[in-house]
Amino acid sequence: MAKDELFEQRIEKLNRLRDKGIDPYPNSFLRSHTTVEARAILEELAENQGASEITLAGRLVSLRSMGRLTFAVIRDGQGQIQVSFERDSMGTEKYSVLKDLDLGDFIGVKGEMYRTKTEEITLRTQELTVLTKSLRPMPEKWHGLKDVEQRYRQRYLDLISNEEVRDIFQFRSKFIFTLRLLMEERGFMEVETPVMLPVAAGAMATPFVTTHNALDRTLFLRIATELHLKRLLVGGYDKVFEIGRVFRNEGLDASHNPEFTTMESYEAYGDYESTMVMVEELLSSIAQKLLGTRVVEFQGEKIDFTPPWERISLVEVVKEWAGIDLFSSENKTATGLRKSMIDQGLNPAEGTSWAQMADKIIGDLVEPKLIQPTFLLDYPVEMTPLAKSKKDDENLVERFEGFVGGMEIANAFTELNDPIEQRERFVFQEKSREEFAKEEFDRLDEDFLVAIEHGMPPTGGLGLGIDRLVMVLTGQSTIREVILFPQLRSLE
RNA sequence: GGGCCGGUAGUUUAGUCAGGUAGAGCGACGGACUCUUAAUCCGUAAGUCAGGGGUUCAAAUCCCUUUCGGCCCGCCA
Repeated sequence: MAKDELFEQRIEKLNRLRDKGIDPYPNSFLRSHTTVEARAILEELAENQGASEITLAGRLVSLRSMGRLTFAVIRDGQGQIQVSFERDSMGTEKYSVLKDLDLGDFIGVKGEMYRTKTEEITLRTQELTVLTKSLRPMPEKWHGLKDVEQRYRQRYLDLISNEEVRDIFQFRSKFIFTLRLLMEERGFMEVETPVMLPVAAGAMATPFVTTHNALDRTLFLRIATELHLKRLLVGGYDKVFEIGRVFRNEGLDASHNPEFTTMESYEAYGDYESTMVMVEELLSSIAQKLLGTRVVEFQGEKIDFTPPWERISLVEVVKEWAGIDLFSSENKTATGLRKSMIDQGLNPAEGTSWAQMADKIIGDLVEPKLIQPTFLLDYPVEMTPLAKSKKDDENLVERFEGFVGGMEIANAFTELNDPIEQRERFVFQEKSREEFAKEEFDRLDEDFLVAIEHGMPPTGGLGLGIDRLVMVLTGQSTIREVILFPQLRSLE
């Protein structure tokens, strides 16, 4: 049947309903119970006594007519339940409304709960109310909607027909709720900082650009929440966090979407050691709370979140797994490191900085092997403009990244709070950006520098990648399965 | 940006290798049916075979191209 014909048929049904004096889109409907509650009521009753005057509402997902008796299934946000319609008790006229219903319509039903001959908990309808007429057909009921492109473009259809998908996003919601709760319990205060900024700083990434007309000013979408959260520590709050969207103008793949969700937190008088313990505790207890276990399966691997996670020195592991000593005299220069990389079979792009090459070594040879929850410790200062140097090694900063399933899920520092050194680091970033003509170096944020010149306490800071964590905990191999509306190309 | 794979009715798909009237299930429409639950039974309609171009007597099928999606690589805190 042509698409237009299906649509026309439903318009006809809509008009027939109106002709019968039925409003297909009433303003409201009061239900007495959800489907889950209604089911519970009957389960608690020894006899089927007193379960009358029940009013339910939901979407029609199944309709089976046997002439004078019809069974249907309605679904609401919690679950679904069978309802029955009997022509002899409802009357021919009311019963005939069923003829103008389609799968996908929302209806309200009032009646009594009972069990059918096959013991199915069912509502016997006395009154049927049309709540919303749907004009387009539902996806196929048995196989569901499989076409990946349509699942992403029309996520509502995906949610209607695929229960596993509904479960994933419910899990995501619970994950964020629980994370928020645990942070509050630890004494952190949730804040909101600006999304549109005059300078997109605080990470190494290419920003999205936009324009504010009234101010006649170029603004950037934030690539991190870091620098504004730190301003709040200058302002005197001890523990702040933000769960929010950040935007990076880069490629898309299984673990990258141009907008994604992070939680960043900053704790005065903490450092990267205390932050590491917090990450372990947060994630293992979220897994325990939501899944009842700290061991999850991801891409065929059993991943155990139980603390303590393995802690590995970055420099040591690069030496061991990549065969490159980042701080040997010959590797200290960009040309030297490039040569060592080529010797090891790596292919560094032309015109890249020492930090970018070091990052490639780590990304190619170290990160993919970090399947179990692991912390990589102590990064070269060139790669990390916002972290404080280690006391005993000026080449390294107190930074860790957390990895699970080969993906980076956490990044944390003992935050640099020396404003003079911070300014020098930013100047170095600016210089590198000019030298290598790459957008992804960090930027100097003068306003931020002025802020910390007023004094920011010693601080442990953290960024968590929410999307990737949800991937691991729900066993999804692509980030698009955990983002409701992932970025896709335009159809035009 | 490069490579590979894919797009067939509302939906799930067969058919593509080897060119010859595009077929089925669900859904829709008409009919039967008071215990179904992927209801069943009888009947009917429904297709820009992603778009465009080419080869051929003949193209869903072969070739070129555009587009969208997937996977991999590159890029990427």
